Amino acid sequence: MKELTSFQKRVYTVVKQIPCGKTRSYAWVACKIGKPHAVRAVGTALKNNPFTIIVPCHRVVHSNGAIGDYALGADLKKKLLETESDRRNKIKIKRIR
DNA sequence: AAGTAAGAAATTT
DNA sequence: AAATTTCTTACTT
Repeated sequence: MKELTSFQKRVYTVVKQIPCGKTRSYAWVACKIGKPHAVRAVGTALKNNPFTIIVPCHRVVHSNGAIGDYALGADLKKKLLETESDRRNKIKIKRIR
């Protein structure tokens, strides 16, 4: 089994705090964790991230607006972001009965 | 020592 | 102006 490295923990902690419907850049996360130049390390950490679903890593994009990459496919990531941004999609949980 | 889910800049179209 | 490509830098493992 694996324990997360300290850097990964820090990255996940920050990324987990990104509000829904918003996006942040890798640089933003890197800055938050105290290493504004560790942008690539952040990406690498997220890719090694076993919590790809638990951590909103799909809300992390390039600083210039590019979609970046995603373990499950950048295409899916883009879709997720659009859906979250819309925020009025069919998320309305239909109350059963 | 080797690799990277980035960034910025430069170039091309 | 927008898109694509290339190189650089710093970080982690």
